[in-house]
Amino acid sequence: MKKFYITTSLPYVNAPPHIGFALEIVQADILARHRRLAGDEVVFNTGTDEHGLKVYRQALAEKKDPQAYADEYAKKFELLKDALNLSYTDFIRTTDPRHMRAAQEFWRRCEKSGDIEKKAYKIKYCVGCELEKTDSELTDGRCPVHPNLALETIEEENYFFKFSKYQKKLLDFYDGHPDFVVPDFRFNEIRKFVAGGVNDFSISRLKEKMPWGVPVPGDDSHVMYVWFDALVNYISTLGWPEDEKKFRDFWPGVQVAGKDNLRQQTAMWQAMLMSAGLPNSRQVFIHGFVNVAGGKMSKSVGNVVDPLELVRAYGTDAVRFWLAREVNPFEDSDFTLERFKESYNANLANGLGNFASRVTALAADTEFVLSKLAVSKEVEQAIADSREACRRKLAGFAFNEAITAVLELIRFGDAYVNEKKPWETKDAAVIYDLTVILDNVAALIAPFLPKTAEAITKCIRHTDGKVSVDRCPTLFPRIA
RNA sequence: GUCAGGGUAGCUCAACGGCGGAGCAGGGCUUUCAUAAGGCCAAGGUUGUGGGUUCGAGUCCCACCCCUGACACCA
Repeated sequence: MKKFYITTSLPYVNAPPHIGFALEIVQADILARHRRLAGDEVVFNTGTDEHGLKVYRQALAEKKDPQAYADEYAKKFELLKDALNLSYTDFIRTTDPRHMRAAQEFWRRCEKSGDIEKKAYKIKYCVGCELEKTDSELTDGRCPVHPNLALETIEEENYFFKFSKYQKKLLDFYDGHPDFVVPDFRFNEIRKFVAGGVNDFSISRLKEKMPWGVPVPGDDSHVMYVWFDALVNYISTLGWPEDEKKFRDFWPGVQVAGKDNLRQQTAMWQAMLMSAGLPNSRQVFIHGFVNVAGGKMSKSVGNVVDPLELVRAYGTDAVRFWLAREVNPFEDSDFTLERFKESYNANLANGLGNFASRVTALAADTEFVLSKLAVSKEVEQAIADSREACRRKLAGFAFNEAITAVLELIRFGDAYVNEKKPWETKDAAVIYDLTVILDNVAALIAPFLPKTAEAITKCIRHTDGKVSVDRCPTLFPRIA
């Protein structure tokens, strides 16, 4: 049995899950289910990233213990499991003791490789906000909130990771693995970034200022900068370093991450793995963002789409369908309720749901004796084409096109019914053809819409050499 | 500002330099097995703008306009 490991990135617990993370985890779930159905043994990991300044600050602001605060948010992410019918096998929290031990061991290995050193770290500090500012937070070198106050520069000692040492090795690695990052344009982006020169990055924070992190081994005055610890989750979840067998069986794996994570996943983490003497990730798939009516989702605008709310209104598979079929896997996409409904009615109600309904109604009175029936060549070909297209598209993370291949089979089936008029002819061979098409549609759609596939499959009963069919209930009622 | 990618039907997207396509939405016809569903047909375009190369340009070149992303510590 082949082993397959796939993981999402870990969402940071300073906000409830939004549709963007739902996208990522559903994409990963589709691939996990696809591989499982193909017979692989699958580890599918997700979890929560719980350390760092933002969690610490927000916990303080809400007068909560950081761990209690993280617990509360981790629970919200776990709610997604039922809502979206996710099949992950592992849920790692970066505050799990085993993860923290792994992060520390990882640190020691990088240290042993001579890749961790203490250096002066310059911080820009806005006296007005009384906060550290990163360059990307500044406009024209000034705090946007207090543009007439000069920023202060504070120096402190931090541990740094010798990223620069890995520039050449990363470029060589990229050259040797042309499919390492999907899509291509993201791969080019990171290649160019690394080729342009990489600087060592800070991987610790002074504990007295920010205690909410994994303690740095051998130095009580520092905790790890959240990135360093969080990235290790991809292997700590596999039991590294203790569970060598599971680690060897499943690592390296496929990582799914958003475009904001490109550098961390495809360059920094890879350099860290090299430093620790571990194999690089197998592949990183970078998805785009879900925008709302062309604009970014933001709490202040109040346009955040809550995946749980959508599920309540339209059902799990309707939401999974939208994420897989209407979102461009590689680019940003817009969410609008209007398009969501249009797609639902066109593809799920009129398409898949109606097809299941008409085929099972036609087949319900017939008992098929398999020895007397053969699927027509034409139908066989249509099924084979659809299956092959679906498999190929999924291998390239083109979830939307994979579903299109299934929809084409449904379209073929609908035309086949109209053409053959089995309600007139009562031709058992034709009705059997249709049953087989429906059965295959269910199998192909299963990674995307597991509940729906199950509901269809349940209607088609196989008993020693015979097939009989029950009428399928309405799968997707039309919505106004 | 620099670099990269893009601008094609109302919407989402296809089109090795060779007659601009598909799905959805909207329109017409039609069927009754099916969820007011299905099928068929037609319509829908100055391919961002202006030049150039070419027998021929959505595609190549130049200029301009617009959009998106990256430009490091955003966890």
